[in-house]
Amino acid sequence: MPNQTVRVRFAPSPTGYFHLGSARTALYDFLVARHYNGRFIVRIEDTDRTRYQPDAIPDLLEGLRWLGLWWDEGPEVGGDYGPYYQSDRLPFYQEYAEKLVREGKAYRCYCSPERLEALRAEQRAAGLPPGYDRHCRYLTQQEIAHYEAQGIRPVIRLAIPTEGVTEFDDFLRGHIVVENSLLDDFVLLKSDGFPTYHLAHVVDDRLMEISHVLRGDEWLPSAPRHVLLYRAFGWEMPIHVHLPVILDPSGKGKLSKRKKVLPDGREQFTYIHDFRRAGYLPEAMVNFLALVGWSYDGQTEFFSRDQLIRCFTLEGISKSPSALSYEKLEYMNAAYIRNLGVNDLTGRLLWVFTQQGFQADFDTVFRLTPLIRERIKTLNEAIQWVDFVFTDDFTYDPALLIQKGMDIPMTATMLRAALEALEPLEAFDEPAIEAALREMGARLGVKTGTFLGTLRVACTGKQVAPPLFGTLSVIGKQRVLSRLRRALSALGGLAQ
RNA sequence: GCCCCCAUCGUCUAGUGGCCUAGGACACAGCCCUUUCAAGGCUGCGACAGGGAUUCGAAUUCCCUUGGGGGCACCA
Repeated sequence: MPNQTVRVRFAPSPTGYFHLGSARTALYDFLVARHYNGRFIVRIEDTDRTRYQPDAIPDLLEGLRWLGLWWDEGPEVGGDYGPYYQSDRLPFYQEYAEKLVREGKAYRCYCSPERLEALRAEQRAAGLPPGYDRHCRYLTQQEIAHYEAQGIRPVIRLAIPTEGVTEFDDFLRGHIVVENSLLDDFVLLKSDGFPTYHLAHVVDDRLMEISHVLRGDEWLPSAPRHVLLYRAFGWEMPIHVHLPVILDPSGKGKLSKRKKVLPDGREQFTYIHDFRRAGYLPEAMVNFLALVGWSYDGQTEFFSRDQLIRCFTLEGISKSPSALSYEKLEYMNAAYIRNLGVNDLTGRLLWVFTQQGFQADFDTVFRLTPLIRERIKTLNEAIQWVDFVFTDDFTYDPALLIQKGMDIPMTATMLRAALEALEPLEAFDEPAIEAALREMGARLGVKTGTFLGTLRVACTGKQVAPPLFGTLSVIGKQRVLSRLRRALSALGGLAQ
């Protein structure tokens, strides 16, 4: 390590929105940095101008902030190792690439994309591994002059050893050895003057004094190239940790970036902002994500962010890829919702209701919160549970009023009985409602479930709703009475 | 095609040679509680991919097979 301080960077490329897989990497970066009392750095790797997507960056930063992964250095906060956008660091890459050319460790390549394409096609056809044939590695001065005269803008390639092996250590996977003959002279600097990932990240990790590199497993095969690059520069390599990929819930293949629609009609999200909009809690997301590829003791699974910082170690990261379990996420989100204080949950629910265009006020939601807290897996589900509180304009099939074993006359009797029981109530609170209704139910001689079932449909329009007594109290006496009358007349309509 | 990585219940995992008749969690099933639905409690179902080798003893070490994943760009 170049120094004693742990410095970890999250280095996303703004080619798409903030993805679940990136979020996991960012979380681990964050946790490593915080656990070892180091620095968490965000660096934007925007060296691909063709795939660049401007709104990816705000999406990313918002996502990080939402998850509570605050960074010490990077966009918007600056730092001593800036700039933190690679597009602002072009001179560095050019300088270092030139240095290697001067030292004979890299060379200019004038091959056209067409030639390279044809070469690859040939190699594939011949069953050979595709790779650059080093055509320009041994050019004479005349040939170079000839190409230059044509005005061709060259790329710069690293001249790698054609024999021997390259070896390195991955923190999780141990010692890895690769034949150099399998590697090719890869591009460091593109013809537009922008660096490739290989050059840019090596230079930046060095200049920013990064101590640990956490990145996806898909980088493992190109790690030897990076080793060779570090060696060409004469630099020591940071500790590398190649994280297991996150698999699709089916366990087949990488988590796709496209939204998938599950058989039950729900969407399978992959972007962080989708989870946010769907009413997932950031603390649940963090907890869940931490466990995708990491475990503490195999027993404990609820961790606050601070506990994660305390417990997280690189040793706990697993080597094998893991399939995403949306059920587990929902379970965990529900658990976090249940553990929220009523005030806290109320605030979050109020936001959701308001967002969805409901005329909700804190007081009403506050009374609703305990009634639905144990029933919702996401904040947004609250809407389906209690929408009838905020509007009288809902419809239902009057046939639902008639409970199992009941008929129209009996149902009408129950509705009238409820009116009779509730009308005289002074305080329309839960205990009063419960007492009145239970007494009336007993007097009618019907089962409580049957009686309340009819009232539930009448007052909420649903067969499944939060506990009735509390719900009625929130709806309010006058509205309850009018809903009961409305049910009665709907029942009358059924009779004809 | 070539290269790399991985391999315990359906899924996420604990396990680092004897404590394992393999532990926990999600999901699933049953029961209890109960005004519906949840939540909660209890119980159940359920795995060391296969074959060799090392060892007194292997889920744990080594090899092979198989399976899965990833990579082979002037993309990251």
